[in-house]
Amino acid sequence: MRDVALRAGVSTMTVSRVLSDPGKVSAEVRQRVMAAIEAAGYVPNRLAGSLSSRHSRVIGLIVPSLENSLFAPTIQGISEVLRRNGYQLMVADCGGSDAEEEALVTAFLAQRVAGLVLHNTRHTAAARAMIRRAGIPVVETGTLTPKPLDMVVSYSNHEASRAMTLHLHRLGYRRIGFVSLPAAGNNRALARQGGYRAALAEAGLPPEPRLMLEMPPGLPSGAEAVVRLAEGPVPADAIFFAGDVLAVGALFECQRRGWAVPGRVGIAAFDNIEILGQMVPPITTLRLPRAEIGRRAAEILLDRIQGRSAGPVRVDLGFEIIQRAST
Amino acid sequence: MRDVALRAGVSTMTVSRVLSDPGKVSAEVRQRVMAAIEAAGYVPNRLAGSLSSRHSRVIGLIVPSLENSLFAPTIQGISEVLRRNGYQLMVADCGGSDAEEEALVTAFLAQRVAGLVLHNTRHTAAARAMIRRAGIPVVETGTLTPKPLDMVVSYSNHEASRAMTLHLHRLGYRRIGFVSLPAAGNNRALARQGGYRAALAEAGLPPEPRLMLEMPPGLPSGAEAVVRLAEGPVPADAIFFAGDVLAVGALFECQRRGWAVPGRVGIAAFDNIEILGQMVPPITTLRLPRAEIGRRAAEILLDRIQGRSAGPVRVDLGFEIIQRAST
DNA sequence: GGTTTTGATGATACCGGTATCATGATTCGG
DNA sequence: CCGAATCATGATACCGGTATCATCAAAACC
Repeated sequence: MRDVALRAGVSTMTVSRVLSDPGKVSAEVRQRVMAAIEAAGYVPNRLAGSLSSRHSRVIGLIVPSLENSLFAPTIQGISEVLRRNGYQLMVADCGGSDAEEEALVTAFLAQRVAGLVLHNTRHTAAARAMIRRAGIPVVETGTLTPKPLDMVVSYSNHEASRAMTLHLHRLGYRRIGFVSLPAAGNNRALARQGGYRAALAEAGLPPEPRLMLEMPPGLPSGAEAVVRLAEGPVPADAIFFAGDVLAVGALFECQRRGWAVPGRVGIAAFDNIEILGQMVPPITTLRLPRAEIGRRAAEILLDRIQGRSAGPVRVDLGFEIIQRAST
Repeated sequence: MRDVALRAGVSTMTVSRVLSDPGKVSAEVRQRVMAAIEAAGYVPNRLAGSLSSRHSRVIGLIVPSLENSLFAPTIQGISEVLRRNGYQLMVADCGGSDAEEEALVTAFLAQRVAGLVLHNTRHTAAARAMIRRAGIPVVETGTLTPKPLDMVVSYSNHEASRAMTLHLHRLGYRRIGFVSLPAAGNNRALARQGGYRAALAEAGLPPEPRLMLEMPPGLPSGAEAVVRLAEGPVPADAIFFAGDVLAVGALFECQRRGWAVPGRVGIAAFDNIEILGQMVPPITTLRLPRAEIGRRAAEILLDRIQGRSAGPVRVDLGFEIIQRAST
């Protein structure tokens, strides 16, 4: 920058102004400085800028896994909005561990991020404390948690799960199986189990532990689950797969075994991944606002950072049941 | 940090040493400083550190799309290795546009990243120049490009495509259709087309334009392609879907139409996404080292940054044909 | 016309660390 | 036992920007 200033015959302050608030510099000088910037191939140093001005244009995002394609639309949504506003995104995955999340929060705070997006809604006490002390805005996106750190943008996993269960009941199913990811340490899986139980109670169906299963993520899990529940002691007439690609694995298993879907067993899924609608039969599922969550999360974060809003924010983006041929 | 130094009764230099090179500080003082850090809840400012030391611990990654789950394993691999070494990852997507990539490169250089990972192997002249002037190491990962900017970690899209085409020929197929993503501006799609053509020539099959198709990504594209090629003027007896999830969409379409696979048409895919192996029938495809590419890219980048290596590096991680029931 | 206001630019002091060299104490070799 | 080497620590000058206030000329006001 010093170099640019010399070339243009002005002070570094003027160069800085041209870059951050061009209106404050006379047109003639601005031209000269621009030319000098071009000539020098000058790339400003944001580290120095952020250090001096005490605010950065970097947002930190922590997801449980980068490999899981479910987060991809959300990440894309965040990235889109940030980019349009000249912000950068720093990403890391905590592998579902709270301790790792805490370490990442520390690392991001050390980088002086201007805000954080956390997919998890469970955090260590230390992480909460650090974030509070740092005084930066935070958005949680995993589920509409009742006690957010700061702001939330999501949908209610509880309500979505409840709605789908009631939907299956309305279709006439009476022994509705439920498969989720392990709920230990996963607020989302927990909320979905709760929604399922609440729906059963509302429908007057007795809870049946042998119809509930927790499985690790992955297609083979779904395959295993559909067999266990459809051939178990209490054969399910429909199964609600409330996690990941479990339903896809289940339908493939049915195809392999020649089981009619929904004749032998109805199948419902939780996420609107594209493939569900293309399968034979297409699978009943929920439309979740994955990309929209990312965009809105980024937007309200920027609103706060740029002083366009103040208090806590809670955005419920809802969900929608997509009834298809599999139920 | 000044606060920590006061609490511990030492200079800031000593605090800095405790954090970056504890061996240089006596055990007793180190204890005192650690305690002070703990008590003050001190989180170091990496911006200041990087500015002063002139090197950062942030790596920039630019992919064509964050939404496409094909990049997920690579990103995860990079993230894994970086994290283990105390580095952070900055991610952005350029939507396949060279100009956007250039803008992102500028933004990352402004953040003074220590290195770059670029998935694309095409770059604007300005981007190449900036990177060269910045003097930071770069790894390209999209394909084993013949003229890399600096380092490459990938597999050969040309060879992989050629191998699969020859494989289909060996299985007895003679009218092998080929579907790829639009090759304009995409070196990977281009290389795959080249490999297909080379294989045809080797096998002594005449090139047949009506057996080649370029389709946008997505399941419906695959569905459309399989119909057009299997029912076209020159009906394909096998189709090699060299991109994305095209093959999945194609198989679903066959299921819907009741076409026997491979009886009516053989189907081969390019990527080893999990679902291909679970479908009915499971789809013949290539095993590509997606995650390994990410890990190795990060490793050789860190090797260079930390001075463990110098010259250009070219890592061919190869590929493997997975023959399944669909061909 | 003199004074106040406005606008453009510059001088300077940081932001919060680290590199570098200086300092004083301790250890070591012969 | 003395000078050199080693070790632990500190003082200081940056890294490359921006905030803040000062300066001075031109415009606006009464």
